[in-house]
Amino acid sequence: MELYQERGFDQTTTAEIAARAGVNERTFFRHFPDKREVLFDGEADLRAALMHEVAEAPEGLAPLDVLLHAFRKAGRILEENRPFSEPRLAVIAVTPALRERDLAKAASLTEAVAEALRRRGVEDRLAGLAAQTGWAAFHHAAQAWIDTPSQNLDAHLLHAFDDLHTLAAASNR
Amino acid sequence: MELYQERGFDQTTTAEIAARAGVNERTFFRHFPDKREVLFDGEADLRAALMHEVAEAPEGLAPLDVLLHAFRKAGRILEENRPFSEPRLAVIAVTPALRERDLAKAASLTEAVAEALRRRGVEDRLAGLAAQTGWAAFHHAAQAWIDTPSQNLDAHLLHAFDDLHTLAAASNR
DNA sequence: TAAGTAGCGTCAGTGACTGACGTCAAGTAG
DNA sequence: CTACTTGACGTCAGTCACTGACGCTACTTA
Repeated sequence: MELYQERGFDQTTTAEIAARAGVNERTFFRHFPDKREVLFDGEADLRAALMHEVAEAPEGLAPLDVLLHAFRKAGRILEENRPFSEPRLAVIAVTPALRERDLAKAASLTEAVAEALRRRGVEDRLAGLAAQTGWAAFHHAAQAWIDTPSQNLDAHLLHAFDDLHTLAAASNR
Repeated sequence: MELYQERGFDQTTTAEIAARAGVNERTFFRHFPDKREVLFDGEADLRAALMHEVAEAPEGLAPLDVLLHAFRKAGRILEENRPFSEPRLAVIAVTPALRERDLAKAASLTEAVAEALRRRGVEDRLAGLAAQTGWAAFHHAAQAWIDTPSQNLDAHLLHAFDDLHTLAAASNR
């Protein structure tokens, strides 16, 4: 992170990272599959939290409500890690290669969420679409939270899901 | 495409591609910014078509209905190019590096669609969310179209947007 | 006819990643 | 305590994507 902030991601070589960490370059690649992955280490935690919250959501909730519930719960991880999340997102935002990886991670998480919905008995087709739609709202809320930190993530999430209803209600078919 | 299908993307070197095309390796990189981009050449066409259809959709339509309209129109590009789209998608599907790029392109197109919605007067916040939601439905329909070619893309699109309403209507808040 | 200029080949690099091999310290079994 | 395994690391050599610099050639355009 230090180096990525100092020189930017592209101007940082893996040799420099290894040197700063006091190890050999080869060792770096034994810990991370590639240079980008360094910034996506917490993904497993978020994934586990999301899957857990989807599974444990109250019975009888509609798919989107399950997701809102899960995102609100899991969102706490983001809020608590804000001091780390902030510079991390800043670096990702200005580096196309990292944005690509970020999108890939998001897609993977979305698929995991869809699978969790299916395990709750949500119909196959609907689960995938619900996960993607819900993720869009979540992503939207997270972005708004970064841009407008005066409100907490929870409020942004409620707002985004309300917007979802507004959009669907206004549509004719 | 020939080489990517024969050996797979990762096992194909840029030198081989250049040789097969009868040019120098350096020349390859003058035509494409990188090895992946070869498979994403038609993107500009799709983007132009989408933006055009969003702009030209009938007045008074709700955001999601504008998108359904635009996707139905632009979807014809995909249907007409199916002989090329099919192997292309197959290669992308089995190559993580290409999936990443694909997601990045999708995100970029989504942003373009959102911008087109804003130009129609859709409110800023709503435009972004509508674009992402609509894209989720579009993506879903395209996937279903690949998996179940017996129905045409149009039918899949209508179905996906119907599912969107089902999801929203079943949700309580 | 002279002066671009656009497309290409050649060459020499840089940097991300990989495989093979050697080393060394911390167990673990006997 | 000794032999043996095991896991984390260093070293070295190599591949491959990609880049900058330079020079050639054909084709415009003044």
